[in-house]
Amino acid sequence: MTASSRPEHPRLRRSAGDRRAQLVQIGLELLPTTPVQELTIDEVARRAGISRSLLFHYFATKREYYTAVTRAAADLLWEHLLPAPGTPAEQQVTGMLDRYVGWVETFRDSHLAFVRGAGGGDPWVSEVYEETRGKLVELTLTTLDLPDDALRRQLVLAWFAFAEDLVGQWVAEPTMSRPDLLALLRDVLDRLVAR
Amino acid sequence: MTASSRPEHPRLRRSAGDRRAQLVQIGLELLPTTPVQELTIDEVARRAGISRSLLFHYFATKREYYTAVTRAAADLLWEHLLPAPGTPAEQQVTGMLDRYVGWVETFRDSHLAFVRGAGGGDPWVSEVYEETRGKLVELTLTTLDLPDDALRRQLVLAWFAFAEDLVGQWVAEPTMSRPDLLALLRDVLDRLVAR
DNA sequence: TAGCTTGTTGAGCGTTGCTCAGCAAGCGGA
DNA sequence: TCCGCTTGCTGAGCAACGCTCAACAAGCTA
Repeated sequence: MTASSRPEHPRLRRSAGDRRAQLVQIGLELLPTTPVQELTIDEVARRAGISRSLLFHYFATKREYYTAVTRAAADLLWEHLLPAPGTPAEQQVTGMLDRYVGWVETFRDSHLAFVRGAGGGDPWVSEVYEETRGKLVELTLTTLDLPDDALRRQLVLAWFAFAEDLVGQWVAEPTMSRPDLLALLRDVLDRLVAR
Repeated sequence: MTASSRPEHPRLRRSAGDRRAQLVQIGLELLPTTPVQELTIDEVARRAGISRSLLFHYFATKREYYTAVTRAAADLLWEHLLPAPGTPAEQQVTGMLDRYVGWVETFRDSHLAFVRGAGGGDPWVSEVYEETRGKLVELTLTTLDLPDDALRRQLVLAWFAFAEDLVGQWVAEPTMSRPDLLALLRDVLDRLVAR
């Protein structure tokens, strides 16, 4: 129970921005336990202490709502992975990998739900996901100081799928040390793009 | 409109086995246009020319129904990929890869919906998917005459994710020749498991 | 205080997953 | 030929859900 879920006795009137932010925030809190598309308007509204109707005032459809939640989650991931300015180029990719593994460790189910559920039929959600993946590929190629040609883009994109899967397996059952995992991923990436 | 969707004038009574098979078949026909979980009982029943209630007689819940459909789809894929008996060991993996690409080319959206939608929150569906992937990994390792140790299993599993993603990209935008794609996938696999 | 903007609600509609009591098709036995 | 049993099958109907709409009311400004 967070503050956002307590039904205030006197009806509280919020600014549009606040309300939107609150609703998205509730969606984020629910993500770990519920696949995005299965969020129910009733549940979210109940937690926000508002009527269903109000949610539809801010998000025209349920899809519009959970797309906003998905985008918020993607933004959090992106900000978490971005190298701190001033990091030596050599450490940037390793650092990102490290933080990515940490992210998956921390959020496990909710991250897997995001990654996989992304492609799960819903074009709106998968668009957000692909957009983030695209940005990450671009960042990776830039950081590695490699030309951004079509083939390399494809390879790095597919390597992300490889990495997501391997990290997913590792989190479920850590059969090697964490540094080994990072080194393995880095090694595969280097060999892929070095050709 | 297939024969199965024509509403017969006199009420037709089928055996339990026939009816089940028909319903699963209708699900398979709908897969290309609809993500499994979004199949509606109404639509399926309408196409079968039966009442909704009857579908619930054969499948206790909607989930049970689309899990059966998913399993049928997985079985089709598995049978399609299996090397013909008598194929020289050397060609088996390449042949499977070739047929896999062909499969994705043919079914495009429905396959992607299956692969990705698999993890999409639904444990029942993703179980079917993981089971199939596991069988494929085992088959691959056996065919390549490699020991089936934990690390190699993980790598080949992750390589499948890599391959799925790359093939998905290639089908959407074929930027290289088909043989080049096959050679690339095979090359990456060989290097991964050779260590 | 009046009036305007806009955050907010409740009643209600259509669809969908699911239940249940009971009908009826086809077979076997007398 | 009729009876009776099994079992494939239906229709009415409930609850949950997404979504709409007319109207209320909080809080600002004149």
